[in-house]
Amino acid sequence: MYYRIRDLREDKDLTQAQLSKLLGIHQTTYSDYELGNLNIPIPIISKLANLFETSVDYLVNLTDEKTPYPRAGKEGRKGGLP
Amino acid sequence: MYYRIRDLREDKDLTQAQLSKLLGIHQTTYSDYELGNLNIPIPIISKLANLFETSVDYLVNLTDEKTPYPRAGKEGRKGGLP
DNA sequence: TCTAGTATAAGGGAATAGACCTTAAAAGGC
DNA sequence: GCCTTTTAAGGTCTATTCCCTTATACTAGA
Repeated sequence: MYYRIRDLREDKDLTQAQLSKLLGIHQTTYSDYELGNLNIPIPIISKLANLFETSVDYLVNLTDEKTPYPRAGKEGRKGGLP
Repeated sequence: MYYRIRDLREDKDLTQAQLSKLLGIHQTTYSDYELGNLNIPIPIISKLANLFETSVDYLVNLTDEKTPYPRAGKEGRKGGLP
């Protein structure tokens, strides 16, 4: 279990199928991410950080702090304000 | 210029050759990272965040906050204490 | 201007590992 | 046990990666 995405996904009561659809990838590909069989590309892990409202740093175990910094104006925000 | 690694590298007065050696990759590979020609793998961008003392979130433009998250105890720290 | 040195980028190709598909195995309810 | 849902494994095909070599850019000095 390289990344923490499994716990976060379950906290949100999402199945791999649902989440992989949100990400635009196949369920088996996402499964490989959770299992650590495949490297997660940065665009995907950024989306995950946004969906789970945390930081990439937290997802890759660089930090134990769950709450992210405020999102940047241009690139960063995927979910947010209008 | 997808990522902010070029500015940070120059702030540290490192050449691509020097930095790529620290990362264990070829200079041309690193160049492609800076130019956005290649996706940066997560292990590499984690190292960069540590070397530049910032967060992955900052490197990938999720936030404009430069200071890193507090480092995790087990996995995260690459540079630090003994 | 010419050369030499340093730094970054481009071109090409072998090897990798990525993504998907199908199928198998778990897990959960009845 | 059976049926459904969910997750993981196996296999294949393609795209990407990484490195090597070469080229370009830039600077300094004679």
